[in-house]
Amino acid sequence: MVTIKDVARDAEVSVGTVSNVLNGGRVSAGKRAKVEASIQKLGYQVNTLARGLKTQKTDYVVVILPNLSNPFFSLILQQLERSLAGHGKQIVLCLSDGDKEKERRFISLARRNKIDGIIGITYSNIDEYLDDSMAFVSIDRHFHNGIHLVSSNNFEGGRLAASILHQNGSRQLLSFQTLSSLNTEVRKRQQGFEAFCIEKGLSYSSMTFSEDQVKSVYSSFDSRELISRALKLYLTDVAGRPKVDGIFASSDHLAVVICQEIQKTGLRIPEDVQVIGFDGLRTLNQGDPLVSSIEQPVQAIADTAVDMLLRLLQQQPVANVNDLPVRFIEGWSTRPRPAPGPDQVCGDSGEPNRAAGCSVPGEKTQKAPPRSAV
Amino acid sequence: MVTIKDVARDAEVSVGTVSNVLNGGRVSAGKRAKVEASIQKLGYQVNTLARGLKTQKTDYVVVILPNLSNPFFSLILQQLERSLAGHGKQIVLCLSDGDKEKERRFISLARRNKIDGIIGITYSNIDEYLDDSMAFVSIDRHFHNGIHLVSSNNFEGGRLAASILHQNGSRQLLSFQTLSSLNTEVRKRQQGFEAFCIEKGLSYSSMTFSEDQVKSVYSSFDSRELISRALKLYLTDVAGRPKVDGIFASSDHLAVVICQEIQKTGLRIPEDVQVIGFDGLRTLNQGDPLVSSIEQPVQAIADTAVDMLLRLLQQQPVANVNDLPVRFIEGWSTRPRPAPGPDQVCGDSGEPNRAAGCSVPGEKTQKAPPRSAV
DNA sequence: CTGAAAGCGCTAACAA
DNA sequence: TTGTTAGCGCTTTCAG
Repeated sequence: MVTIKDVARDAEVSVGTVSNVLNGGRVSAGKRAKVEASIQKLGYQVNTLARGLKTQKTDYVVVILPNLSNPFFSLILQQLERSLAGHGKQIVLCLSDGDKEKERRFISLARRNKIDGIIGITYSNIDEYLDDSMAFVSIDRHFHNGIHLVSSNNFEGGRLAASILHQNGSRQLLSFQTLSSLNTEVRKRQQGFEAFCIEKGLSYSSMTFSEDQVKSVYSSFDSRELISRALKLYLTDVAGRPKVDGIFASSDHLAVVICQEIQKTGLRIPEDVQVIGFDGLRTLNQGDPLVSSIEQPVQAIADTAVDMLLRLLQQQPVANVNDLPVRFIEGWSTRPRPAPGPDQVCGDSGEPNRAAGCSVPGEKTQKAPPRSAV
Repeated sequence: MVTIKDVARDAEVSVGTVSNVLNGGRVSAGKRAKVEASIQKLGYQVNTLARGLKTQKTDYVVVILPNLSNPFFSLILQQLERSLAGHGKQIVLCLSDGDKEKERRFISLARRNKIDGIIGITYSNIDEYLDDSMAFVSIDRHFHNGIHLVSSNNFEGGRLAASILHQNGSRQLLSFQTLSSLNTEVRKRQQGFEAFCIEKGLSYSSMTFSEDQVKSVYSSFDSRELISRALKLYLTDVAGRPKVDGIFASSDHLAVVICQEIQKTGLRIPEDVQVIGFDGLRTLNQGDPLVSSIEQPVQAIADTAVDMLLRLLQQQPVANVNDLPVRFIEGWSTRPRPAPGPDQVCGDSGEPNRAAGCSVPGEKTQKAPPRSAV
């Protein structure tokens, strides 16, 4: 292996001088040229291990993600890679499967390896394992105040979904979400959804599954059955009339599954029921046209996370960001919307809420319905 | 930071002894216990940078992939991570966008950082940049003999696709593939397909696009237009009759797009045209049922690649593997097949393919109903 | 079995 | 500006 010493000898200078040309120190033009020539000639490459040992830093950033089966995570990872590569940083990938113990091991590993910092979508309250020496940026999962967070405007996203469904004529809304118990940020989608309904006096209901229960929605179709049965509770009354005519799902993947299950019952989308998902990933939405969705600005999320991490590494103060703008993407699962006029008249025409009695506003099913009920 | 020296002092032994307990050397039980107690007490963690500087190795493996927009790559990466983590190795992720220059930089980076080895799906003939000091395992891309390769049995996959189409009654076959010019391994899908057709005396045609032309099929829908026009050349004659009644696509993603474009023309799938894709990813196939496909054993590919790399790192001899078994997954885009009997009678009974009516179980509305229908 | 000591390749003081 | 040198934390001889 060719070392800095070899270069120094070849260029007839000291190692200090070589180090200086490597690191942009002050070197006379003549010596610099000689050194660079020698580097070229010998094919010298710095040994980053040795450099890191000295400086106690590397150019690695650990990225912790639950898995890559969910295309949202894949896309986040892809954008993070591009963004970090632009800053000369490499990603060390850690897939946690949502396992707290694994997450903790990754953090320990990061410390052992003198990793510069961590960006992650995590399930556990990992700041317990962190100290000041480790910069950490959390995407989409807000635990408590010690942790730096970036996310899109989940509240507004939920609100937007409800408002679109309503504007398009849906009157009996249902929110269907999967959630990690520690995840307060994604929960805001639900809160935004509810806020709109309450504001407008709409009847709505919601179903929340823990991510454990439907975890496999991303890796298999086992949870399809669970979703299907849960849906049936809400879809129609005994007379076969739709009890619910607008559904907000907390992910596109979920939305697609919901659409399929609805269609199996004979109900038509979007004529009988409208569905809006969340994430807005085109790579997920294979179909053409796409499932209607609230799009998250993945690129902006990744860029912001990287930017925050870099600031953290330079000891600069950073503020949390949780209002990256979302937008509605019209797809096949909602009714066509009028081109946005200059002064849009809202569809709130005081129409009475028929569907007497089936959905109490604020009714919450926090758990899966009893399985025997189906 | 607590170092090995601190531990030595606390345990009242020498650093050499501490190092020995760390690395499984011979240490008396008494001293070992004392050292371990001190490690615990002080919260000591090895500095892998220092260790690496000494040993010239790390526990990092670089994984080079074109992108993560193609779910096949995401899934490969996920499996690689699991497999490598099981061997105590970490992944340094490099997304190349198929850019040879980037790939070269990654290899240079790997060398600078004393990375143990590289596993990758690459587009360039990267062994030009490699020397003996760098272990490399290529997935799915075989360049020339110097490189260690693992892939599924692409030839058999193509052959299987043709044979299924044929058994199910298709007589005019078309193979539609995208290909990197350097990729001789995926090319075998086409070769297997052709081999079957020639053997059976079937008429067939094939279309090959370079991955540059349709690169965006994985990240956007720009290439849809190109595919659509190319398809129209083959689909029907002037009388509107199908010229082609069985299509083999070189990826599922492509297959889905092809199905959609075919349906736009009014032809029915699988009654008029059968389509088989490649990869067999359930996470890609959102639909239920799935597009018919030749499934690659992603897990086995990843495990084999990791296994090969580890052998390489131990200087053990390794042989290429390019015959990992593929299998057909029946989906909605091919006609239903008889349950495989003990002595299967092939469906080549010259029966005219009248696809009477629409009661075929494979019938599926892939697209939203026309919006005007509301 | 244990300890002392010599580096691994590099950076950063410090002297010149 | 340049050269010299002392480590960064660890592994690994090599004596004892």
